[in-house]
Amino acid sequence: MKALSVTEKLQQKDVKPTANRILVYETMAKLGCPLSISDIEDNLLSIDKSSIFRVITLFVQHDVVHAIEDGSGSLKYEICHEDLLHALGGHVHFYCEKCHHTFCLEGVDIPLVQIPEGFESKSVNYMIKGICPSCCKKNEIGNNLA
Amino acid sequence: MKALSVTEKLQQKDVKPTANRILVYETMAKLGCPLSISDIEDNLLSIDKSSIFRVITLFVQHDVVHAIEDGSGSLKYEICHEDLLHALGGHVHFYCEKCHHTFCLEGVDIPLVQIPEGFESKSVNYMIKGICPSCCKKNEIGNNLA
DNA sequence: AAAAAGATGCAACTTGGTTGCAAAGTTCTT
DNA sequence: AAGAACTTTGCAACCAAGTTGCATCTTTTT
Repeated sequence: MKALSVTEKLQQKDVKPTANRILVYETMAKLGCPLSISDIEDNLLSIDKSSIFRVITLFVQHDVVHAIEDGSGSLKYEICHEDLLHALGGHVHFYCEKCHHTFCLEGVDIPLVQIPEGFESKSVNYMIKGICPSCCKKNEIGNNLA
Repeated sequence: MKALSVTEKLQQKDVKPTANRILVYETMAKLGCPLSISDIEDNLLSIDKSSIFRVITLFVQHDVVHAIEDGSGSLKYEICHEDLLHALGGHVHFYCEKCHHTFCLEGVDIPLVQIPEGFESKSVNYMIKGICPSCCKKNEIGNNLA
């Protein structure tokens, strides 16, 4: 299985690969972690906020990316890797309350639950909040110095 | 175990029971489901938005309520029922993408997962999105008529 | 090349959340 | 009971994220 170019990946999802779209995709791929519109904006000063918004909206509609909610106040987006065929679930996310960074716990699959009769499930979000390893470490050092 | 009055419940959490705070609490208790600041505002026209905000902020600090994120764009708050002693987890929530209502699946506990070394977990959110029973039903009727 | 369709940038706007400040209400002290 | 000190509240103003209308520019189609 050879790696597809960004252009091919977009075409595969019926998204016309314009310059902006390729840039947004590449930025998301490069940074690897879930990003908000503003995060993308900060990394792509050449593109207007509204254009990024429209690109992301299109990406969501065409399943190029999906949205996740950490509690940061802004929605985060992440490239879909369906090669992992996450039927419904996908993986667990972790939000660091200290550095406000969102991590994908790629290895940790969301355990599915039985929901009551009548509810129809479309997607699942599993979000753990706490302190990430590097902030834990900083904390210890801080405490030792104090 | 007798039921505590709202005043007693607040005092128990070290919150001075002012008129506004009692009203906010009662509104949340009455409606039962997770509510946003705006939802509360709509139900309590007598109280200013900023006051509701401050009441909720205080409630969160004193563990009277806790926040949950459905993907609706606004944070929702829910009265803590720790009699159920949800160690970390608590129950699963369901967000209806059609009526934009958030449900507590009280009976459905969040299954906990093993997270990687170094991460320190403080809280967990499990959010299912889809269509709720009453919107499912409306949909069927709609389709039959069409 | 002209017409049609699509993508982009700018500016303006909406909404949810948040803060400063003065007025109103409480509590404490004398 | 009167006044000082503190707390709570409402108003207005502000901020950030998200969103939309519109004119312009680009691409595609004919």
